[in-house]
Amino acid sequence: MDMNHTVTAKDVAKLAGVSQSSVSRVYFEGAKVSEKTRLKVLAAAKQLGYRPNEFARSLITNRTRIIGLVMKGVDNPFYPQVLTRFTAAFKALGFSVLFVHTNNEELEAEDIEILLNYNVAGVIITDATMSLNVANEFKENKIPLVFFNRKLQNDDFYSVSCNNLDAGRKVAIYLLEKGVTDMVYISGNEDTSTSRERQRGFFEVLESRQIPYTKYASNYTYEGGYQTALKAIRSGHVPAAFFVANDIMALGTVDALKQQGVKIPEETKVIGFDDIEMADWPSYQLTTWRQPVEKMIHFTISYLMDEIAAYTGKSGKVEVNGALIERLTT
Amino acid sequence: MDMNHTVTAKDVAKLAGVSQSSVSRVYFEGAKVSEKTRLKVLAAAKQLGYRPNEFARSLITNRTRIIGLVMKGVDNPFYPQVLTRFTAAFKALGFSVLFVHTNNEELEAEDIEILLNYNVAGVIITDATMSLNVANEFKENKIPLVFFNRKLQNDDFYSVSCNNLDAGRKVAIYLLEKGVTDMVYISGNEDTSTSRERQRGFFEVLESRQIPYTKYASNYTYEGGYQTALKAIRSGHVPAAFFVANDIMALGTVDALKQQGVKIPEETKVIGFDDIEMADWPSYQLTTWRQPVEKMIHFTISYLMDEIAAYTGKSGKVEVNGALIERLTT
DNA sequence: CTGAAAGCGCTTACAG
DNA sequence: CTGAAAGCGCTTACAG
Repeated sequence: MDMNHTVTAKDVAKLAGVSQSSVSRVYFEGAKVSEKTRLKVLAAAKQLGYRPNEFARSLITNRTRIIGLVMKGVDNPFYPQVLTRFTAAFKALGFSVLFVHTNNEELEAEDIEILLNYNVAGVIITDATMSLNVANEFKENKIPLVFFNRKLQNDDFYSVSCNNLDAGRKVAIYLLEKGVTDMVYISGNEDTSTSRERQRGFFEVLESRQIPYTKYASNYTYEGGYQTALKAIRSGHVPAAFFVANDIMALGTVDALKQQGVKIPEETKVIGFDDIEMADWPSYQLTTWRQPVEKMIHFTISYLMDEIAAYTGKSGKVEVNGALIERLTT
Repeated sequence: MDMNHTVTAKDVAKLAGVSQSSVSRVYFEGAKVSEKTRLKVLAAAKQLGYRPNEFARSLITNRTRIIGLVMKGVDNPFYPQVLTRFTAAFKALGFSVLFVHTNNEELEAEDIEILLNYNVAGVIITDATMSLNVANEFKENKIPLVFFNRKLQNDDFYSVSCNNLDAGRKVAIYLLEKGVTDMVYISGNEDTSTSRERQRGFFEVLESRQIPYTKYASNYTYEGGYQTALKAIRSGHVPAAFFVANDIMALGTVDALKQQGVKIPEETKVIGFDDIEMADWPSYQLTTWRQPVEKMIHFTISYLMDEIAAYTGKSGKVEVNGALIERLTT
């Protein structure tokens, strides 16, 4: 239609024969307009191809409909589904997602500056943490913040994760019931709460039953799991079971063991964590601990929506129970 | 610092003893200010925690620093890396990414409305297409648009993809040189240009050499590749080679064949497309065609940046050559 | 219910 | 180089 000039509420008002305020009221949720005015405005708007300017809107309301989603581990197949589910849920709620990628386990001021500049309505940090003074910036600006799949040491924020401690314990008990007599734990990055808590629950049970175990530190990647498994059996001794802190490492572990001719589950057992799609592939059929992703997402979004509606800044640690998924590696 | 009132340029100006215009000039790239003023402003800004409001900025400049990134197939491991690389590149250029997920191969008006509302600086559509009247909306608003890894029938837009036709031909020639005598092609979704062109190049060569082949239609998923491979060998006849339109399906194909006891590469060969990370995993060691992702991203970004700097609306079809990666399935 | 007007926080001619 | 002022496109008291 028009070539250069962007269509504004004023243009629509003129064509519809009403005031600019009335046009605004038609598009602003909650405002009151007569049906007659509404129809006139919508007709004119359609004819001109009008579209309310989000920037003008945000400038005056001091609110946005943007959620900042910060992700670290998009390489881990656990996260793409998290991303798409969040995006779909927010779209249904009328929010858009500003995607921020970071390589840092602890977010830097620079990583999240953009979120403050855009005055986002809320923020989700997945698979990463943040120094307190950075996190406090969000507090000062009354921007609600959720740590997803991470727990902060600090009690001042809100986090949603799987109950990793419980999971670690249950995995240990499950393996013990299978008659396993010694175990290896392959950890993820040790600065993550997920790896530490899974480990803590696991070791706690083993120690109470006086079962010998060895820990190998790795890094939540396939290659890490592969190399660490090789290292673990280099001495010639193959432990009765491997608990691997996430699935993608567990797949690496399985491949390394297969490559060394170790029979699974006869000679050793492997159990992962997450229940990514690949765990169910015929080549792997990996026993694992399923993260309750749907529920975790639900709690995250409902906290954010509440806080966006009426900011309280309340903190909390939500831990959702997962479940063991038994397949063919145990 | 301050509790409720957001800090504006006016506040900074007051504290620094300069005009609001001067504060603005310090933060607006290209504007001129004396070093003395700059230092006074920066000191005051730091003290108050000032941060320019992006919305006010965009409102007046009628430009944003947001790129809309629309993705369909985030389940396909090819795409997460695409997402993170785009995000990292845009961050370095001072742009943010508004992430839009869709399930539709052809985008609906609703899918991209948000991008128009936010008046994004540019748009990338990956793994999907768009009806012409929707695409034209971007044109009318002078928003540059790139189709990534898709080609439109229409010549009015800009697309960047792998040279799929050439790849299909080279794959056929490679397999023929291996002495293969009959082949199966497992296609991706047939409404995608990628699948159609890979197929076209492949069949073209086979037909010119009078090599028999069968085509099975599938859907670019692991499960699709798995089931289709089973179907293909149900008759009892195992073809000498499978060309599978993407890697994730090829992995499904490999697993199905293994499960049926078919030896790879002795009894049949499998070649995929993309070169996702998993293709290199020891369990698979999949021969595949590597997509030149870095280059494809480079062309996409450089087109967008040029068009953002000075809009021309020029169209084009960039096709970058990939390369065969030989592993153990052929 | 509706309109005229103020104002959100910036950028940008314009004058000095 | 700097400041006063207009204006980007909206929302929202306020009055009628």
